[in-house]
Amino acid sequence: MPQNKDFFQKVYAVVRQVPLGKVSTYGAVAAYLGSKQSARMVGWAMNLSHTQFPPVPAHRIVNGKGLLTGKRHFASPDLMQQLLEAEGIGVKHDCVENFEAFFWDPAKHLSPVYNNTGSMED
DNA sequence: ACGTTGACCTATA
DNA sequence: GTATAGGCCAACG
Repeated sequence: MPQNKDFFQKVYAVVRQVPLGKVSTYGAVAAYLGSKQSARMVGWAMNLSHTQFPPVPAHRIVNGKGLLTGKRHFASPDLMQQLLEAEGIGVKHDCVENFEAFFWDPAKHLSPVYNNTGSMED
């Protein structure tokens, strides 16, 4: 099975499953998909997220330190923080306050292994 | 087509 | 604690 392409789709899927008012990390999603070392690919997926549809809430994805590293890739550098604050997440100096409290781990809330929710392959 | 870059993370020195 | 290295793989120049 072509995991390479599914990886991106899975990333988008997981990110979309992130509850509102919560945040996740690249490593968490990557690890959830089975390869925490592919965290960079998650970032790449986010980079292309603007080309994907439906849109991916990339603003809920921050780095392992809760830092809004990707804010500069949004339409506006402050857009990411704005969205997070709009969801009730305190952001200061591009850092998520109480990040661990808002941290949403897919491996803890979603299935141990991402079963294609739609089973579209079959 | 090859080389570099990239919204990262972990480990070692 | 900071600095450097390694790893993943797709997109861009």
